[in-house]
Amino acid sequence: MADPMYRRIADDLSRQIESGELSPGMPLKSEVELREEYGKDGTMVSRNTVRDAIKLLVSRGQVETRPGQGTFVLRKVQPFITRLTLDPKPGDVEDTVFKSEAERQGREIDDSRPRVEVQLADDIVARLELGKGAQVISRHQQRRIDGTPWSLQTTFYPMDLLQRGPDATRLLEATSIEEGAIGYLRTHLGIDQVGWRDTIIARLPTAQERAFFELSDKVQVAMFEFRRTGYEENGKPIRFTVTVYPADRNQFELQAGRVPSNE
Amino acid sequence: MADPMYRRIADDLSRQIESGELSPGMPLKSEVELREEYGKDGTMVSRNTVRDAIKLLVSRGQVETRPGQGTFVLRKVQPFITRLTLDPKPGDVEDTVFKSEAERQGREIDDSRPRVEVQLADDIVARLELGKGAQVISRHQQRRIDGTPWSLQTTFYPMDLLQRGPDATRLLEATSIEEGAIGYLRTHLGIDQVGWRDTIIARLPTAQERAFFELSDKVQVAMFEFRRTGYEENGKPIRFTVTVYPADRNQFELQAGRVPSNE
DNA sequence: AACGATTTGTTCGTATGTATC
DNA sequence: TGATACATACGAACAAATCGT
Repeated sequence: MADPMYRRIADDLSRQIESGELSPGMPLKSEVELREEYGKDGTMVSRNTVRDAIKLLVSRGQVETRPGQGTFVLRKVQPFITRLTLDPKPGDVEDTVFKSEAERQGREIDDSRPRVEVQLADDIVARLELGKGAQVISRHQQRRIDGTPWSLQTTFYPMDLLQRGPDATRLLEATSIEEGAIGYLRTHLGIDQVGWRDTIIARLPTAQERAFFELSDKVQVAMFEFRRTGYEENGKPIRFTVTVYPADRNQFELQAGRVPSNE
Repeated sequence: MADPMYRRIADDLSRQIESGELSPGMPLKSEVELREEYGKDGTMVSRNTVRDAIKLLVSRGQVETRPGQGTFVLRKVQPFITRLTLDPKPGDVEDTVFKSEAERQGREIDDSRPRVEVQLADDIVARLELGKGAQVISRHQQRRIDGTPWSLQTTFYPMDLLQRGPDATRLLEATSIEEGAIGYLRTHLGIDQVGWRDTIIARLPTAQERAFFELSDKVQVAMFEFRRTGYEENGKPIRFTVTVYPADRNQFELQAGRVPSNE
């Protein structure tokens, strides 16, 4: 009797889900039925106790509650696998690699028109090794694959990139750069991204991310956050990109050394 | 008035924590005080509403409640950064790389004695491209860094590796292989891991993982899961490793191309 | 050691709103 | 439209942990 009632109920339901006794998409018993099931000798457990148990399952991401319908066991979706490439060849830039990878998997990518802003953000400025108070250009884009919201990306450029050439102001325009940002920097501004460093983080989504990715308020899904700093030849950072992917529909792949091809 | 009361309270407290107005270790106001603070015109918010707000903060890992004492702001832990190496050189094997990296950061690594089992697991067998019903050797290890539980790792080997040489049975012994598993395979069995493929997943922890990583039931933390298949020269998989890291204390770093050194 | 005050934990109840069928 | 089920908000009682007197 160590565990409180609501946790015992949660654990029991949890076990049924893990064992497959309750399969994805199936509704749990209604609150009233659960109150009866876990009450002893014909008595009923309190409604709130049952609800506390269900809250626990929801917070574990095992079930989803739908108002007016019931509580349902969640299913796992088929994840999109992004292959992290390791050698940035000049003709094989990030965006292109990503797109061809998606096409290889027969999926359709749809990028939103970027939202462009000029910002004063000291944490970003530090990443780009600029002076305190410096301004940065931010380009924010949403990506959908087969209509499903897939990733949110914000790229920051130092403001002084605009001095590098007459075409640089295009960075300020809210139009997609079709050829890919890295290719654009190289062909129009003569800026070559010769390498990058990623920091990979996993965390829970923010409220805004929940909204875009159509995650219910209550469902707990992990998020990948990639923070990529791109460097040019002289070792100076030229862009800082933060990309967020919901982990329920995204996985990443990494190869090293000699590995047989995938299929 | 879009957001419900309990979330407005949670967001307000959350903001105070993020801004540093409430610093780590400090107690929040007591439930009674919060009921007064967020009630209008001398009225009090319901105790349960305040408690719902605090529950939200607890689930985000921002605060911790201690019975009889109060609710306290948690501090963020300094994450351990693992650099994902991309070129497996013969003398520079995985384990060694990892350990020197830890030492570079001035941390102390403590690996448990491995738990070794012989298993019949079809999903693993498929990864190792063995026939259905084949047996695999599993070696399970726990890793702590500076006393804090840091990762759980299980490595699977095909059972027929035991035929490769007289020393192979050491894989069945519950002793750490000090030189690192990959080095052991090479020097004692002549098996060279020439490459690997990782699949990187983010998800929520299981009950067992919560227990080992000392995560409270109420805190929501994401987990990294790395699934690494190692291949030998002829392209056959020789090991399959699953490693789980809690994302609140682990990050990963990845470099490509020419990048300035870290500091 | 004993007690009371304070604080959080758990369980019960009620009421009202909203979404779905 | 009514019935059902979940979401939010409130109130109350008792338990358990902690701390100071």
